[in-house]
Amino acid sequence: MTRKIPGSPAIKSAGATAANDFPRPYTTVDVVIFTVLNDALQVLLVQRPSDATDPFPGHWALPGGFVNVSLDDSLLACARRKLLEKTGVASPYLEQLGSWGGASRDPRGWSATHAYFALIPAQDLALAKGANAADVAWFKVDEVLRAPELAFDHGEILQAAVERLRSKVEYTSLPAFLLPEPFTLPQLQRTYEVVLGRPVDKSGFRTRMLAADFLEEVGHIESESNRPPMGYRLKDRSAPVIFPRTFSPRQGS
Amino acid sequence: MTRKIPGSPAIKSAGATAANDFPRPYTTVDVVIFTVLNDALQVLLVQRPSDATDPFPGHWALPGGFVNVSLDDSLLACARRKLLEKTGVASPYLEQLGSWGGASRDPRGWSATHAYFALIPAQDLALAKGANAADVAWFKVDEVLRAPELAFDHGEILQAAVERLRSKVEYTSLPAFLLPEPFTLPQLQRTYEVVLGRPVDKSGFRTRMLAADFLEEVGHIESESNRPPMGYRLKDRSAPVIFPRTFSPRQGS
DNA sequence: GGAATAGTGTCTATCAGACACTATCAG
DNA sequence: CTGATAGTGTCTGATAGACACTATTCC
Repeated sequence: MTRKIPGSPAIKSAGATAANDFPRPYTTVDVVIFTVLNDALQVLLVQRPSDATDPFPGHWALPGGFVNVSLDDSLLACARRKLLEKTGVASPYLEQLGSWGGASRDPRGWSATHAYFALIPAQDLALAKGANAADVAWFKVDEVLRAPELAFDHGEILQAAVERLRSKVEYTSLPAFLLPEPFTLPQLQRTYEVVLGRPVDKSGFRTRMLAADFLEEVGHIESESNRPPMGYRLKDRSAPVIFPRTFSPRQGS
Repeated sequence: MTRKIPGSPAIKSAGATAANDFPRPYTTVDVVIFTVLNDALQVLLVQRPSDATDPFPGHWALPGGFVNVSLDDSLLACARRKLLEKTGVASPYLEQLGSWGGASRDPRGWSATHAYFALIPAQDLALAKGANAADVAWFKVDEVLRAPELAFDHGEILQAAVERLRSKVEYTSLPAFLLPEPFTLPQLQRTYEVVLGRPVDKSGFRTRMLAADFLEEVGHIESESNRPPMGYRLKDRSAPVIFPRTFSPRQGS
């Protein structure tokens, strides 16, 4: 016995003996890809095809799509694949964000998406963008959040990702994953300031970064017309460092 | 064209025009339910049926199961339903933990589970346990983690839940959700100590709790043979409070 | 008064923020 | 020498931990 859900493929419905014989929701993965570009936190979006057979034609959306059971061995592998397809970046910082599922978020039917967020240096994209192409672009996060025209519930997912990122930046070395190596401490500080949206004291910043012992000197970088800064790279690109305290400025009188 | 996956219902396979015409993974929800009982952090487990048609017969597992598209409006609603069915608790502290999905975690096929974790006062269970009954029991977390015989990847999920709980307890009021109201500050302190697995200074603890301003006095509780402690309840049961600092003892010399 | 638990006061090492200072380059 | 950016030193107020102290009950 097979039931036809409008606009979706046939699924064998419940009613048989096996307890697992339920109609199955769609399973998708979406990736929120951040970078810092032009002194702003930006997110990568893809434009959905204009033909009206798909939901949200022409809308911008987070890169993502259905889990492919034969290609993807796990959710993480699926996220990596989506990211590689859209950006050409193979091993960025990638972290699970959460999942959003329900009856009404996709007009095609009950669906659940597994959201990830990734941090990449803006420079890394350029190479692959030519290869993959077209309807992919960076958008300033602040502007997208102000006018949330995104497909599905991707506005909500983006908002959650930004909140998570901002809060983790208060006490982790995450912004280092937004920069190409080697980078300098002033560049890293600027990245913190852009993500946090507020200035950070230089002296405290440097003490903190160096005390955390996650940076490796790689010699001075030449600059024009001033003191050449020290270049650094991460000792361990596999995970961020967690600081014992927060960045927040002193409160109260 | 319909393909039969062994031991699973028929699914229309890919190959048609629609981009969403993929074989669909199973979608499940699991809930890690914690309480503090007998001075120990405990987790609620259910025993899987012994007949061998199901995977992991007789094994203990986290309460959970398939999303029911017609009953559950969202993932969170599904988690609430599972929790209500097993414990009778309607509005506990409930937080999304993460998702685990892949080809090999369930022998029946590609599946993805959405894991939640819940905190309930042990007392609240008793009522419903009689009603629902049977193969449900509290286990000490430490013992389960030492000998992880759980079904599926539930050992891994439990471990992640414990880590998340322990780390959040360092800087939030979460343990208050493990106690029945009204509770006293010494009780709350004991709960912190049980979850963290180390003693906590009384004076600092009290200062911290009261400064966070999330407790409401409800009058003294009678006790036997000593000074009656003040009873408290939460001002807001909908969310925990986040402390500005961590509990960690001073490090270094 | 004694035992037991509840609750408070105080002292101090630590440290993050603030900001003034020095260093090194180009022209 | 000037301008610009990189990098360091120093002072101070807030505070978390340690621990000794007082308070309230029952016997």
